[in-house]
Amino acid sequence: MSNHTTTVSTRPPLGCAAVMMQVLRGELRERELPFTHQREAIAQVLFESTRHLSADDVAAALRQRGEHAGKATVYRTLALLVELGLAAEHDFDEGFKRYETQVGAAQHDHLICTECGRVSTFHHPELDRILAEVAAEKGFETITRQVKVFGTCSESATCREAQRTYRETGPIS
Amino acid sequence: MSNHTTTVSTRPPLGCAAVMMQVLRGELRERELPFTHQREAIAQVLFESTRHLSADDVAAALRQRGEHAGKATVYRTLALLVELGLAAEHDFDEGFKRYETQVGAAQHDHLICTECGRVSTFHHPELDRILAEVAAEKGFETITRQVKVFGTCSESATCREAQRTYRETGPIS
DNA sequence: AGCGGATTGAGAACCGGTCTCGAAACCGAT
DNA sequence: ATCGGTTTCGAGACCGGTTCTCAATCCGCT
Repeated sequence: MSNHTTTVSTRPPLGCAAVMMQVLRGELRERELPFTHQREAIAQVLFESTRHLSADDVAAALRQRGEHAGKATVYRTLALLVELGLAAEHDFDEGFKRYETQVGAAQHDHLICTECGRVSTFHHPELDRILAEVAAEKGFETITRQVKVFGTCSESATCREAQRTYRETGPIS
Repeated sequence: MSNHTTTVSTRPPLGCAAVMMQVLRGELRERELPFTHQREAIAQVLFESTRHLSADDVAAALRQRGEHAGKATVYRTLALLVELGLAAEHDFDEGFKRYETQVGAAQHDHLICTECGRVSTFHHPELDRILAEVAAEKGFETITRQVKVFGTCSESATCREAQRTYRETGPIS
């Protein structure tokens, strides 16, 4: 067992959710905000999911665990997580927002299928460069950015059908 | 006076709004949709503005001209203009949508100042290429895309102040 | 255990947007 | 001009996501 102060942690891996929860604890403490049961439960749901959850999804997941939080609390907590940089908010033009864990600064962007609603992600390093360039050029200090590509995916037969129709007839049928 | 069939129009410039209105007329006729007074008035407001208008802005502009249209009609007409490709819909995370004239396929993207609300536009040809590449790679048929950079601009003193603060303290103050 | 301050939650309020359906407008044909 | 069939219009009800309210509760500290 090493005594070097520079030794990299040898603890067993905690899993992403547990790590995120530790980070949340720290962030809250740092800001002297209470670590309430509801905040923990809501964060847990988000951190353990790999999907894009709506506020309603979160409330449902809580119910399934025998937990409960008022919707005001759900919204408030999600907003808090976003502020703390632990969650990202997305708008896929469904009329409501979705949330997902935001690990570090690992930016990624979305392809949204307007046919089946599937959301796939991508990351293209050149995008970062280009958008940074543009911002710099305009004297703009970037806080966050959103790149969304709407269209049809080729996952299911109906989507492929829609692709074909769209290519032939354009936006108006 | 030339008789060449390839002669470029020698008419005096109509102005963008008038041209757009002609296009609208044509598109409606082509689809056998009536060119109603309301559709004309709403389109006029949009075409003559260089700003990003909300449905409410449009209704207000109509009132100022002594015109009037029910909000259902305003929403319906704006949706129609978008479908026809004559208007573009934007969501700047204000809780409602904004619209602007869409001339041809001149795609452009937005820098949105979270401090003062100013929206500036940019166009970077490489963006088109990159997003097309990504879509192709994923078997995705693009219908439209959105690239938005949120941050603080350097137009006003308050915004520059916010820039400085943000750079120093990060997302939470 | 007790205290001060922040959070919570039920439900009301809010607000952008859509729907309804009788009245009015459009437009091609007479 | 006007007739008639079809479409649009508009006032207001309605919808659903999100925010607000404020008394009761919980948190963290001593």
